[in-house]
Amino acid sequence: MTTDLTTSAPATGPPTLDEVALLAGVSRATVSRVVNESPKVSPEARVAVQAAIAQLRYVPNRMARSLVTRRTDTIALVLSEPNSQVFSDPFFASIVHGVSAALAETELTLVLLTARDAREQQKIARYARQGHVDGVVLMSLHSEDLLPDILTEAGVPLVLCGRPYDGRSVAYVDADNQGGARVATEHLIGLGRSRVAVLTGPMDMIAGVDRHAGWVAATTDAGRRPDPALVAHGDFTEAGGEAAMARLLDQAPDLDAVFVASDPMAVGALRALRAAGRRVPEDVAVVGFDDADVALTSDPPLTTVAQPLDVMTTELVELLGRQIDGRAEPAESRTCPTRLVRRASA
Amino acid sequence: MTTDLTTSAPATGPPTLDEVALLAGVSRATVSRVVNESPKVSPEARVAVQAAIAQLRYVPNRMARSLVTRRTDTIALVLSEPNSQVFSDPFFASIVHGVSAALAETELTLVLLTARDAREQQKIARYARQGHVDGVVLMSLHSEDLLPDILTEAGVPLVLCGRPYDGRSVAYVDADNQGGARVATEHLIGLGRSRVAVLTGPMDMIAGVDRHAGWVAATTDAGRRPDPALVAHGDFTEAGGEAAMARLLDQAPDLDAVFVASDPMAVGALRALRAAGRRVPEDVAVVGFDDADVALTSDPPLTTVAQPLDVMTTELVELLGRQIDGRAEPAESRTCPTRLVRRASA
DNA sequence: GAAATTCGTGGGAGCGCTTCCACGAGCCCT
DNA sequence: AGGGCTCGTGGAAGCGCTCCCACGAATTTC
Repeated sequence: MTTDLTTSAPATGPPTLDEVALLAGVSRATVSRVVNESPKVSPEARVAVQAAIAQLRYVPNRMARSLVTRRTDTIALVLSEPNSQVFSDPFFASIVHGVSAALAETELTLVLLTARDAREQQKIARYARQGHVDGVVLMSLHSEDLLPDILTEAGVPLVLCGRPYDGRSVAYVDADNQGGARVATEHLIGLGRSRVAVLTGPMDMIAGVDRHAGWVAATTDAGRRPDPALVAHGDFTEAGGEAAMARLLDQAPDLDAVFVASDPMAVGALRALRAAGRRVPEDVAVVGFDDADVALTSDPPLTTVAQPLDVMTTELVELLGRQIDGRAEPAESRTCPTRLVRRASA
Repeated sequence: MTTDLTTSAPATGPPTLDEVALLAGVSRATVSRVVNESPKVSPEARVAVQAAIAQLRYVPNRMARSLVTRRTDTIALVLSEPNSQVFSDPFFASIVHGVSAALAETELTLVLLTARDAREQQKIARYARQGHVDGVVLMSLHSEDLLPDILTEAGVPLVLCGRPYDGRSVAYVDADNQGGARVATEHLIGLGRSRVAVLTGPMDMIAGVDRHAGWVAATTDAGRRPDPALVAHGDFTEAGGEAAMARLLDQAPDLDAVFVASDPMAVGALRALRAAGRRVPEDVAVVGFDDADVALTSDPPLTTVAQPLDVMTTELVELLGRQIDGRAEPAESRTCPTRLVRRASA
């Protein structure tokens, strides 16, 4: 009795391929060809099918399609980070923006997933393993994140946004954090500053480690000793930057320059500096990192290290696409050059 | 030749139900029952199946399941907003946090989707119509957003976060914006301030309109005329708030209080006030809206109108769940009461 | 002790789609 | 003119899963 449904469907639920085929007077296969833009369809058939599709307001059922094609045309951008205020980080917003822009030209859809704890990480891992997405871009991982391992082991195409903490073999795209930090520090030294401090990010994030390492390298190269009193750790937030700057001022009252590992932190540092009565850049020169919007609107505007976000996000989806299509070298990665943007703060 | 794959599967690709059934020595149906926690399975069978699942590291294919159940156990949180820096708005971050927390207890997964322009809105509409999600929570809609209509018309369960601009009949959850603004303004008037200004949000957003309306109501009720010089429009951002406050100071130099329609804007306003040499709260009393984190860390800490975000997000998923299960009254909605939080700024 | 239940189980029919394959019609080449 | 072609097409076999239905065995009931 369910059989004649195909011949006299009273439009129960959304229309199906068969109903379109019936209306257009062709076979299911032909409709499928039209939908998938196969060239092997006669113009007449195509027109008839398109008309039927329009009339029925037909939308293909992606689940059914995925079941056979093994593709979902969806990729996930996973933010694995316990601290939920990371959303407010302009760097994160820029990445989301860039990735979705890079995807705009394609048929791919971007879904954002957040994992604040191990439980949510598992949930996301399950989601990915169950075949909801073709691939994953993973952001902001701290040292012990489970996701890279789970996903890799499950065979889910994966590209990290940021170099993995341990040298595990996973594809990634990153800015040249160490190089950028080095150039920033060298710039400060070149300005004639003698006590160049650093305000780092969290040291369980590779970006924090690398930017710190760049400062150490530049300092050492200049024949100076990396004085621990010139180092303070922040958490990439504005409030954290303000607090860390205050500490730094305490540890090393004689500092005359500071490289800050992110622009939000630099804005906080600017505030702490002002509160302490130091003028920027006269008394203390400041260089930030990220070239976020705030770097332009801060007072004074920040000299900062710009990451080529558009290049990075393009590479990100490019690399992931290659993995999905199965034509990627193992753990192919990219490190993108940074650029010093000079403004008023240094 | 593909037929005996079922009997001698060499584990091509991820394991399937059949392979588990084979290994456990039961039928496909029984495995399905175990996976779906049906009670009608003997303990022995259950144990055998569970062992097989573990051994094969079996994960059910969600696409196949969805195809028959018509459920995806996924709901989308759609941010329809051209301005990409909305991400930085703490209110948005809080909603995301709240919704995913409300979902944590369930088997539902939350995906975030962003639509910056009409094209992306279409893409999202297609995504939803194609059956990728069971329902949609839609955020931050400006006056002419296509999504509510498309989604409603496509029969996708939908709840708006924020009252729709025109009185269209769609389910929504919103804070009592007008009531909150009224209380804030009354508080300012009650403090003995005679020139109470308002710094609104964008007037093409209902939250902007409602909060402005609350100020007008309180002002009128106090027997005062809502002076246009006491009104300035911001865009819910800190920078916008700073600029708007400066304008306000220009239009009405004699103001002695201001109700600001969002905390980020209030922080900007605080800065403009300081730049203009006005003391807060002595010269100008300030009340914000949202009770965001910044309200606590600002100088001085902000008196602000708190929205019951946890209640709102719980209602949001509750209402959506009801729609998905088909047991919701048409366009069932909620308006949640706000609360004035007194701090130092007013 | 026979009939009526319950219970766990397996068979099988689909969900809506893609895609391989075969088939007939029209075409060109020598 | 006949054996190749290509080309558009429809038939049919699944993709991995759920769930209805029927079946036999174990249990209950009068």
